[in-house]
Amino acid sequence: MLALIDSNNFYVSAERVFQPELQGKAGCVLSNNDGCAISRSNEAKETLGIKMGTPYFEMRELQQSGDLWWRSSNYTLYQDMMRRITAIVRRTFPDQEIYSIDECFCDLQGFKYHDLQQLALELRAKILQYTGVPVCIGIGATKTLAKVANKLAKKHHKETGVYVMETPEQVEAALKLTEIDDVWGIGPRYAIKLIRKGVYNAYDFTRLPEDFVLKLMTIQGRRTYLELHGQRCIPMEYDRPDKEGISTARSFGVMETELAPMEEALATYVANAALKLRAQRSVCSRIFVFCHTSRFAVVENLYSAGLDVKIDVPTNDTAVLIKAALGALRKIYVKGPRYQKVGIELRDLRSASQVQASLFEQVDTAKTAKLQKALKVIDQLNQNYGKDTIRYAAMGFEKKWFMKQEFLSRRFTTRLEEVIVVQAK
DNA sequence: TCTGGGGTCCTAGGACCC
DNA sequence: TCTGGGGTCCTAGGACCC
Repeated sequence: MLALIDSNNFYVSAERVFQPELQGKAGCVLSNNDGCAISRSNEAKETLGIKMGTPYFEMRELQQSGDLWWRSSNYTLYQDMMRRITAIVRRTFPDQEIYSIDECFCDLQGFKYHDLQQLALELRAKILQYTGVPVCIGIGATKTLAKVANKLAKKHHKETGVYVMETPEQVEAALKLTEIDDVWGIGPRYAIKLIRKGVYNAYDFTRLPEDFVLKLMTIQGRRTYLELHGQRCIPMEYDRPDKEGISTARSFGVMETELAPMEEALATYVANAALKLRAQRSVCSRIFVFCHTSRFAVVENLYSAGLDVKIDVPTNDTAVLIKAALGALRKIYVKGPRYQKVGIELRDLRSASQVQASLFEQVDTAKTAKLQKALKVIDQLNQNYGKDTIRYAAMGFEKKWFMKQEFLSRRFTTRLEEVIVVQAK
Protein backbone atom coordinates (compact mmCIF):
# COMPACT_ATOMS: atom_id res chain seq x y z
CA MET A 1 0.00 0.00 0.00
CA LEU A 2 0.93 3.65 -0.47
CA ALA A 3 -0.02 6.62 1.65
CA LEU A 4 -0.50 10.20 0.50
CA ILE A 5 -0.12 12.79 3.22
CA ASP A 6 -1.50 16.12 2.01
CA SER A 7 -1.86 19.30 4.06
CA ASN A 8 -5.26 20.95 4.24
CA ASN A 9 -5.38 24.43 2.71
CA PHE A 10 -1.64 24.44 3.31
CA TYR A 11 -0.68 28.09 2.83
CA VAL A 12 -3.64 29.28 4.87
CA SER A 13 -2.85 26.72 7.58
CA ALA A 14 0.82 27.76 7.69
CA GLU A 15 -0.16 31.43 8.09
CA ARG A 16 -2.52 30.54 10.91
CA VAL A 17 0.11 28.71 12.93
CA PHE A 18 1.89 31.95 13.76
CA GLN A 19 -1.13 34.25 13.56
CA PRO A 20 -3.73 32.41 15.65
CA GLU A 21 -6.13 35.33 15.36
CA LEU A 22 -6.79 34.09 11.81
CA GLN A 23 -8.19 30.76 13.04
CA GLY A 24 -11.86 30.13 12.36
CA LYS A 25 -12.20 33.13 10.04
CA ALA A 26 -12.57 33.09 6.28
CA GLY A 27 -9.23 33.90 4.65
CA CYS A 28 -7.00 33.21 1.70
CA VAL A 29 -3.43 33.44 0.49
CA LEU A 30 -2.81 35.34 -2.72
CA SER A 31 -0.60 34.40 -5.66
CA ASN A 32 2.63 36.25 -6.40
CA ASN A 33 1.98 39.89 -7.16
CA ASP A 34 -1.16 39.60 -5.00
CA GLY A 35 -3.04 38.61 -8.14
CA CYS A 36 -5.57 36.00 -7.11
CA ALA A 37 -6.52 33.47 -4.42
CA ILE A 38 -4.42 30.29 -4.44
CA SER A 39 -5.19 28.87 -1.00
CA ARG A 40 -8.50 29.31 0.82
CA SER A 41 -9.71 28.45 4.29
CA ASN A 42 -12.75 26.19 4.58
CA GLU A 43 -14.81 29.19 5.68
CA ALA A 44 -13.77 31.12 2.58
CA LYS A 45 -14.76 28.18 0.38
CA GLU A 46 -17.96 27.24 2.12
CA THR A 47 -19.56 30.44 3.37
CA LEU A 48 -18.12 32.97 0.92
CA GLY A 49 -17.85 30.66 -2.09
CA ILE A 50 -14.41 31.94 -3.04
CA LYS A 51 -12.96 29.88 -5.87
CA MET A 52 -9.40 28.96 -6.70
CA GLY A 53 -7.97 31.80 -8.80
CA THR A 54 -10.56 34.42 -7.86
CA PRO A 55 -8.90 37.77 -8.65
CA TYR A 56 -8.00 40.04 -5.77
CA PHE A 57 -10.08 42.97 -7.01
CA GLU A 58 -13.22 40.85 -7.00
CA MET A 59 -12.73 40.12 -3.29
CA ARG A 60 -11.84 43.60 -2.14
CA GLU A 61 -15.29 44.40 -0.81
CA LEU A 62 -15.25 41.33 1.40
CA GLN A 63 -12.02 42.46 2.96
CA GLN A 64 -13.28 45.96 3.59
CA SER A 65 -16.37 44.58 5.31
CA GLY A 66 -14.07 42.51 7.53
CA ASP A 67 -15.49 39.18 6.33
CA LEU A 68 -12.22 38.01 4.83
CA TRP A 69 -8.52 38.21 5.69
CA TRP A 70 -5.71 37.63 3.22
CA ARG A 71 -1.96 37.38 2.97
CA SER A 72 0.63 37.57 0.19
CA SER A 73 2.28 34.21 -0.44
CA ASN A 74 5.29 33.60 1.76
CA TYR A 75 7.06 30.61 0.27
CA THR A 76 10.00 30.84 2.64
CA LEU A 77 7.61 30.14 5.50
CA TYR A 78 5.71 27.38 3.69
CA GLN A 79 8.86 25.59 2.60
CA ASP A 80 10.14 25.53 6.13
CA MET A 81 6.83 24.26 7.54
CA MET A 82 6.84 21.47 4.98
CA ARG A 83 10.39 20.51 5.95
CA ARG A 84 9.12 20.01 9.51
CA ILE A 85 6.09 17.98 8.45
CA THR A 86 8.05 15.61 6.22
CA ALA A 87 10.58 15.04 8.99
CA ILE A 88 7.78 13.93 11.32
CA VAL A 89 6.26 11.68 8.65
CA ARG A 90 9.64 10.06 8.02
CA ARG A 91 9.83 8.86 11.60
CA THR A 92 6.68 6.77 11.06
CA PHE A 93 7.03 5.94 7.35
CA PRO A 94 10.69 6.14 6.29
CA ASP A 95 10.19 5.36 2.57
CA GLN A 96 9.09 8.82 1.55
CA GLU A 97 8.83 10.79 -1.67
CA ILE A 98 8.32 14.52 -1.28
CA TYR A 99 5.95 15.22 -4.14
CA SER A 100 5.17 18.90 -3.77
CA ILE A 101 5.35 21.74 -1.28
CA ASP A 102 2.39 20.30 0.64
CA GLU A 103 2.27 16.55 0.04
CA CYS A 104 4.34 13.41 0.22
CA PHE A 105 3.87 9.76 -0.75
CA CYS A 106 5.05 6.93 1.50
CA ASP A 107 5.54 3.28 0.61
CA LEU A 108 4.01 1.10 3.34
CA GLN A 109 5.58 -2.16 2.23
CA GLY A 110 7.01 -2.84 5.66
CA PHE A 111 3.63 -2.37 7.38
CA LYS A 112 1.71 -5.37 6.03
CA TYR A 113 0.71 -6.57 9.46
CA HIS A 114 -0.02 -3.20 10.98
CA ASP A 115 -3.35 -1.48 11.45
CA LEU A 116 -2.85 1.21 8.81
CA GLN A 117 -5.89 3.20 9.89
CA GLN A 118 -4.54 3.41 13.44
CA LEU A 119 -1.01 4.32 12.31
CA ALA A 120 -2.37 7.05 10.05
CA LEU A 121 -4.58 8.48 12.78
CA GLU A 122 -1.63 8.67 15.17
CA LEU A 123 0.61 10.26 12.55
CA ARG A 124 -1.99 12.85 11.71
CA ALA A 125 -2.43 13.77 15.37
CA LYS A 126 1.32 14.04 15.80
CA ILE A 127 1.72 16.38 12.82
CA LEU A 128 -1.06 18.61 14.12
CA GLN A 129 0.40 18.67 17.62
CA TYR A 130 4.01 19.35 16.58
CA THR A 131 3.45 21.81 13.71
CA GLY A 132 -0.12 23.10 14.01
CA VAL A 133 -0.87 22.12 10.41
CA PRO A 134 -3.85 19.81 9.75
CA VAL A 135 -3.27 17.09 7.14
CA CYS A 136 -5.32 14.33 5.55
CA ILE A 137 -3.98 10.87 4.85
CA GLY A 138 -5.20 8.62 2.05
CA ILE A 139 -4.05 5.04 1.66
CA GLY A 140 -4.42 2.88 -1.45
CA ALA A 141 -2.62 0.38 -3.64
CA THR A 142 -1.25 2.91 -6.16
CA LYS A 143 -0.41 6.58 -6.15
CA THR A 144 -3.59 7.41 -8.04
CA LEU A 145 -5.70 5.38 -5.60
CA ALA A 146 -3.95 7.00 -2.64
CA LYS A 147 -4.90 10.34 -4.20
CA VAL A 148 -8.52 9.20 -4.47
CA ALA A 149 -8.46 8.09 -0.83
CA ASN A 150 -6.99 11.42 0.23
CA LYS A 151 -9.72 13.38 -1.53
CA LEU A 152 -12.35 11.26 0.20
CA ALA A 153 -10.70 11.83 3.55
CA LYS A 154 -10.91 15.59 2.89
CA LYS A 155 -14.51 15.51 1.67
CA HIS A 156 -16.28 12.79 3.61
CA HIS A 157 -14.14 11.94 6.64
CA LYS A 158 -13.26 15.33 8.00
CA GLU A 159 -13.46 14.18 11.62
CA THR A 160 -10.73 11.56 11.25
CA GLY A 161 -8.90 13.00 8.23
CA VAL A 162 -7.91 9.46 7.24
CA TYR A 163 -9.26 7.09 4.61
CA VAL A 164 -7.87 3.61 3.93
CA MET A 165 -8.91 1.78 0.77
CA GLU A 166 -8.08 -1.89 1.11
CA THR A 167 -10.82 -4.26 -0.11
CA PRO A 168 -12.15 -4.28 -3.70
CA GLU A 169 -15.54 -3.19 -2.31
CA GLN A 170 -13.98 -0.16 -0.62
CA VAL A 171 -12.19 0.73 -3.86
CA GLU A 172 -15.34 0.46 -5.94
CA ALA A 173 -17.36 2.56 -3.52
CA ALA A 174 -14.61 5.19 -3.44
CA LEU A 175 -14.35 5.37 -7.23
CA LYS A 176 -18.10 5.90 -7.50
CA LEU A 177 -17.83 8.84 -5.11
CA THR A 178 -15.00 10.46 -7.10
CA GLU A 179 -16.04 12.84 -9.85
CA ILE A 180 -14.09 12.41 -13.05
CA ASP A 181 -12.36 15.79 -12.87
CA ASP A 182 -11.20 14.97 -9.33
CA VAL A 183 -9.04 12.13 -10.61
CA TRP A 184 -5.30 12.82 -10.49
CA GLY A 185 -4.11 13.03 -14.10
CA ILE A 186 -7.45 14.03 -15.59
CA GLY A 187 -7.54 17.76 -16.10
CA PRO A 188 -10.31 20.02 -17.34
CA ARG A 189 -9.78 19.20 -21.03
CA TYR A 190 -10.06 15.47 -20.69
CA ALA A 191 -12.87 15.80 -18.15
CA ILE A 192 -14.99 17.61 -20.75
CA LYS A 193 -14.27 14.94 -23.37
CA LEU A 194 -15.08 12.15 -20.92
CA ILE A 195 -18.30 13.68 -19.65
CA ARG A 196 -19.44 13.95 -23.27
CA LYS A 197 -18.97 10.19 -23.47
CA GLY A 198 -21.08 9.67 -20.35
CA VAL A 199 -18.15 9.16 -17.99
CA TYR A 200 -19.06 11.06 -14.84
CA ASN A 201 -16.98 9.45 -12.12
CA ALA A 202 -13.80 7.44 -11.63
CA TYR A 203 -15.76 4.18 -11.59
CA ASP A 204 -17.31 4.89 -15.01
CA PHE A 205 -13.80 5.58 -16.27
CA THR A 206 -12.51 2.19 -15.13
CA ARG A 207 -15.36 0.52 -17.06
CA LEU A 208 -14.11 1.88 -20.41
CA PRO A 209 -12.13 -0.43 -22.71
CA GLU A 210 -8.38 0.09 -22.25
CA ASP A 211 -7.62 0.78 -25.91
CA PHE A 212 -10.37 3.38 -26.06
CA VAL A 213 -8.67 5.23 -23.20
CA LEU A 214 -5.31 4.90 -24.93
CA LYS A 215 -6.68 6.40 -28.11
CA LEU A 216 -8.47 9.27 -26.39
CA MET A 217 -5.85 10.21 -23.82
CA THR A 218 -2.54 8.67 -24.98
CA ILE A 219 -0.30 6.65 -22.72
CA GLN A 220 -0.57 9.03 -19.77
CA GLY A 221 -4.32 8.43 -19.71
CA ARG A 222 -3.81 4.70 -19.85
CA ARG A 223 -1.44 4.97 -16.90
CA THR A 224 -4.15 6.66 -14.85
CA TYR A 225 -6.62 3.97 -15.98
CA LEU A 226 -4.36 1.10 -14.92
CA GLU A 227 -3.50 2.79 -11.63
CA LEU A 228 -7.21 3.03 -10.81
CA HIS A 229 -7.38 -0.72 -11.52
CA GLY A 230 -4.75 -1.21 -8.85
CA GLN A 231 -1.74 -1.66 -11.10
CA ARG A 232 1.25 0.46 -10.13
CA CYS A 233 2.46 2.44 -13.14
CA ILE A 234 3.81 5.57 -11.48
CA PRO A 235 6.83 4.53 -9.41
CA MET A 236 8.00 6.08 -6.17
CA GLU A 237 10.83 8.55 -6.72
CA TYR A 238 12.92 8.78 -3.63
CA ASP A 239 15.56 11.11 -5.03
CA ARG A 240 14.39 14.10 -6.94
CA PRO A 241 15.84 13.81 -10.45
CA ASP A 242 17.72 16.85 -11.71
CA LYS A 243 15.55 19.41 -13.43
CA GLU A 244 15.48 19.41 -17.22
CA GLY A 245 14.73 23.08 -17.44
CA ILE A 246 14.74 25.95 -14.96
CA SER A 247 12.47 28.91 -15.49
CA THR A 248 11.98 32.14 -13.64
CA ALA A 249 9.44 34.80 -14.52
CA ARG A 250 7.41 37.29 -12.52
CA SER A 251 4.74 39.82 -13.25
CA PHE A 252 5.78 43.41 -12.62
CA GLY A 253 4.22 45.26 -9.70
CA VAL A 254 2.88 47.73 -12.27
CA MET A 255 2.94 47.39 -16.04
CA GLU A 256 6.32 48.35 -17.48
CA THR A 257 7.09 50.16 -20.70
CA GLU A 258 10.81 50.99 -20.43
CA LEU A 259 13.67 48.69 -21.36
CA ALA A 260 16.01 49.53 -18.48
CA PRO A 261 13.87 48.24 -15.60
CA MET A 262 12.95 45.18 -17.64
CA GLU A 263 16.65 44.48 -18.03
CA GLU A 264 17.16 44.71 -14.28
CA ALA A 265 14.30 42.32 -13.64
CA LEU A 266 15.57 39.91 -16.24
CA ALA A 267 19.12 39.95 -14.84
CA THR A 268 17.69 39.20 -11.40
CA TYR A 269 15.71 36.22 -12.71
CA VAL A 270 18.77 34.90 -14.53
CA ALA A 271 20.81 35.14 -11.32
CA ASN A 272 18.15 33.17 -9.41
CA ALA A 273 17.88 30.51 -12.08
CA ALA A 274 21.67 30.20 -12.37
CA LEU A 275 21.87 29.66 -8.62
CA LYS A 276 19.47 26.73 -8.95
CA LEU A 277 21.47 25.48 -11.91
CA ARG A 278 24.68 25.41 -9.87
CA ALA A 279 22.90 23.84 -6.93
CA GLN A 280 22.17 20.75 -9.03
CA ARG A 281 25.69 20.92 -10.53
CA SER A 282 24.44 21.44 -14.06
CA VAL A 283 25.27 23.70 -16.95
CA CYS A 284 22.96 24.87 -19.72
CA SER A 285 23.51 25.54 -23.39
CA ARG A 286 20.35 27.41 -24.30
CA ILE A 287 18.45 30.24 -22.74
CA PHE A 288 14.95 31.28 -23.75
CA VAL A 289 13.94 34.87 -23.09
CA PHE A 290 10.39 36.16 -23.35
CA CYS A 291 8.28 39.19 -22.54
CA HIS A 292 4.61 39.88 -22.98
CA THR A 293 1.71 42.15 -22.15
CA SER A 294 -1.20 41.06 -19.97
CA ARG A 295 -3.39 38.46 -21.62
CA PHE A 296 -6.35 40.55 -20.49
CA ALA A 297 -5.25 43.57 -22.54
CA VAL A 298 -7.43 44.54 -25.49
CA VAL A 299 -6.41 42.76 -28.67
CA GLU A 300 -4.73 45.71 -30.38
CA ASN A 301 -2.45 46.24 -27.36
CA LEU A 302 -1.34 42.61 -27.05
CA TYR A 303 2.32 41.86 -27.60
CA SER A 304 4.29 38.71 -26.94
CA ALA A 305 7.77 37.73 -28.07
CA GLY A 306 10.43 35.20 -27.21
CA LEU A 307 13.90 34.27 -28.38
CA ASP A 308 15.94 31.14 -27.87
CA VAL A 309 19.69 31.77 -27.63
CA LYS A 310 22.31 29.08 -28.05
CA ILE A 311 25.29 29.28 -25.74
CA ASP A 312 28.46 27.97 -27.36
CA VAL A 313 30.15 26.55 -24.32
CA PRO A 314 27.61 25.17 -21.81
CA THR A 315 27.88 27.17 -18.62
CA ASN A 316 26.43 27.99 -15.22
CA ASP A 317 28.22 31.34 -15.00
CA THR A 318 25.67 34.00 -14.09
CA ALA A 319 27.60 36.71 -15.94
CA VAL A 320 27.62 34.82 -19.24
CA LEU A 321 23.92 33.99 -18.92
CA ILE A 322 22.94 37.56 -18.06
CA LYS A 323 24.82 38.83 -21.09
CA ALA A 324 23.09 36.35 -23.38
CA ALA A 325 19.68 37.08 -21.88
CA LEU A 326 20.01 40.85 -22.12
CA GLY A 327 21.14 40.54 -25.75
CA ALA A 328 17.98 38.58 -26.51
CA LEU A 329 15.71 40.97 -24.64
CA ARG A 330 17.06 43.93 -26.59
CA LYS A 331 16.14 42.11 -29.80
CA ILE A 332 12.55 41.33 -28.84
CA TYR A 333 11.76 44.52 -26.92
CA VAL A 334 9.76 47.13 -28.78
CA LYS A 335 8.71 50.48 -27.41
CA GLY A 336 5.01 50.93 -26.87
CA PRO A 337 3.42 47.89 -25.22
CA ARG A 338 2.67 47.87 -21.50
CA TYR A 339 4.63 44.82 -20.48
CA GLN A 340 3.32 42.63 -17.70
CA LYS A 341 6.13 40.14 -17.49
CA VAL A 342 9.63 39.15 -18.56
CA GLY A 343 11.14 35.77 -17.92
CA ILE A 344 13.75 33.23 -18.86
CA GLU A 345 14.05 29.51 -19.10
CA LEU A 346 17.39 27.71 -18.94
CA ARG A 347 17.24 24.78 -21.35
CA ASP A 348 19.41 21.91 -22.51
CA LEU A 349 20.68 21.20 -19.03
CA ARG A 350 23.37 18.64 -18.45
CA SER A 351 25.78 17.67 -15.74
CA ALA A 352 28.65 20.11 -15.31
CA SER A 353 31.07 17.18 -15.42
CA GLN A 354 30.10 16.32 -19.01
CA VAL A 355 30.83 19.59 -20.72
CA GLN A 356 31.80 19.41 -24.36
CA ALA A 357 34.23 22.17 -25.27
CA SER A 358 33.65 24.31 -28.33
CA LEU A 359 35.79 23.41 -31.33
CA PHE A 360 36.80 26.99 -31.86
CA GLU A 361 37.35 28.14 -28.37
CA GLN A 362 40.33 27.32 -26.30
CA VAL A 363 39.23 26.21 -22.84
CA ASP A 364 41.48 27.48 -20.14
CA THR A 365 40.97 24.92 -17.38
CA ALA A 366 42.80 26.97 -14.78
CA LYS A 367 40.54 29.92 -15.53
CA THR A 368 37.43 27.74 -15.39
CA ALA A 369 38.43 26.33 -12.02
CA LYS A 370 39.01 29.83 -10.70
CA LEU A 371 35.62 30.98 -11.93
CA GLN A 372 33.83 28.04 -10.33
CA LYS A 373 35.58 28.80 -7.07
CA ALA A 374 34.46 32.42 -7.26
CA LEU A 375 30.85 31.44 -7.98
CA LYS A 376 30.91 29.07 -5.05
CA VAL A 377 32.12 31.83 -2.75
CA ILE A 378 29.41 34.20 -4.00
CA ASP A 379 26.68 31.59 -3.48
CA GLN A 380 28.02 30.84 -0.01
CA LEU A 381 28.12 34.51 1.00
CA ASN A 382 24.57 35.02 -0.22
CA GLN A 383 23.43 32.01 1.71
CA ASN A 384 25.12 33.04 4.94
CA TYR A 385 24.52 36.78 4.87
CA GLY A 386 21.28 37.02 2.92
CA LYS A 387 20.20 37.21 -0.68
CA ASP A 388 21.93 39.83 -2.84
CA THR A 389 24.84 40.37 -0.45
CA ILE A 390 26.95 39.94 -3.59
CA ARG A 391 25.09 40.79 -6.72
CA TYR A 392 25.60 41.65 -10.37
CA ALA A 393 25.37 45.34 -11.24
CA ALA A 394 22.91 44.54 -14.04
CA MET A 395 20.38 43.53 -11.40
CA GLY A 396 20.05 47.15 -10.28
CA PHE A 397 19.31 48.40 -6.79
CA GLU A 398 15.90 50.01 -6.61
CA LYS A 399 13.70 47.20 -7.82
CA LYS A 400 10.81 49.47 -8.64
CA TRP A 401 9.56 46.70 -10.92
CA PHE A 402 9.32 44.25 -8.05
CA MET A 403 6.09 42.32 -7.60
CA LYS A 404 3.44 43.45 -5.18
CA GLN A 405 3.51 41.82 -1.76
CA GLU A 406 1.39 44.16 0.25
CA PHE A 407 0.16 41.62 2.75
CA LEU A 408 3.29 39.62 3.45
CA SER A 409 3.57 37.94 6.86
CA ARG A 410 6.90 37.64 8.62
CA ARG A 411 9.31 34.76 8.04
CA PHE A 412 8.48 33.45 11.47
CA THR A 413 10.72 30.40 11.32
CA THR A 414 13.64 31.39 9.12
CA ARG A 415 14.79 34.87 10.11
CA LEU A 416 16.83 35.04 13.23
CA GLU A 417 15.07 38.09 14.66
CA GLU A 418 11.63 36.59 13.91
CA VAL A 419 12.51 33.35 15.63
CA ILE A 420 13.58 35.27 18.73
CA VAL A 421 10.31 37.22 18.77
CA VAL A 422 8.27 34.03 18.54
CA GLN A 423 10.31 32.30 21.22
CA ALA A 424 9.92 35.29 23.52
CA LYS A 425 6.16 35.17 23.09
C1' DT B 1 -6.85 49.67 -12.70
C1' DC B 2 -6.24 45.07 -10.79
C1' DT B 3 -6.30 38.29 -13.18
C1' DG B 4 0.42 33.44 -10.47
C1' DG B 5 4.56 30.67 -11.20
C1' DG B 6 7.26 26.56 -12.01
C1' DG B 7 7.42 22.36 -13.69
C1' DT B 8 6.85 17.52 -16.63
C1' DC B 9 5.54 14.49 -20.36
C1' DC B 10 3.76 13.26 -24.91
C1' DT B 11 2.73 13.71 -29.93
C1' DA B 12 2.98 15.20 -34.64
C1' DG B 13 5.43 16.92 -38.26
C1' DG B 14 9.45 18.68 -40.55
C1' DA B 15 14.40 18.56 -41.40
C1' DC B 16 18.06 15.97 -41.78
C1' DC B 17 21.28 11.81 -41.70
C1' DC B 18 23.15 7.51 -44.09
C1' DT C 1 6.67 4.56 -66.48
C1' DC C 2 9.49 3.61 -62.64
C1' DT C 3 12.03 7.18 -57.58
C1' DG C 4 13.81 3.38 -50.31
C1' DG C 5 13.93 2.65 -45.61
C1' DG C 6 15.18 3.44 -41.08
C1' DG C 7 16.43 6.47 -37.96
C1' DT C 8 17.40 10.92 -34.91
C1' DC C 9 16.66 15.49 -33.54
C1' DC C 10 14.13 19.63 -33.08
C1' DT C 11 10.06 22.46 -32.42
C1' DA C 12 5.39 23.65 -31.50
C1' DG C 13 1.51 22.62 -29.25
C1' DG C 14 -1.34 20.30 -25.98
C1' DA C 15 -2.16 18.18 -21.77
C1' DC C 16 -1.31 17.63 -16.96
C1' DC C 17 0.45 18.61 -11.91
C1' DC C 18 0.99 21.61 -7.57
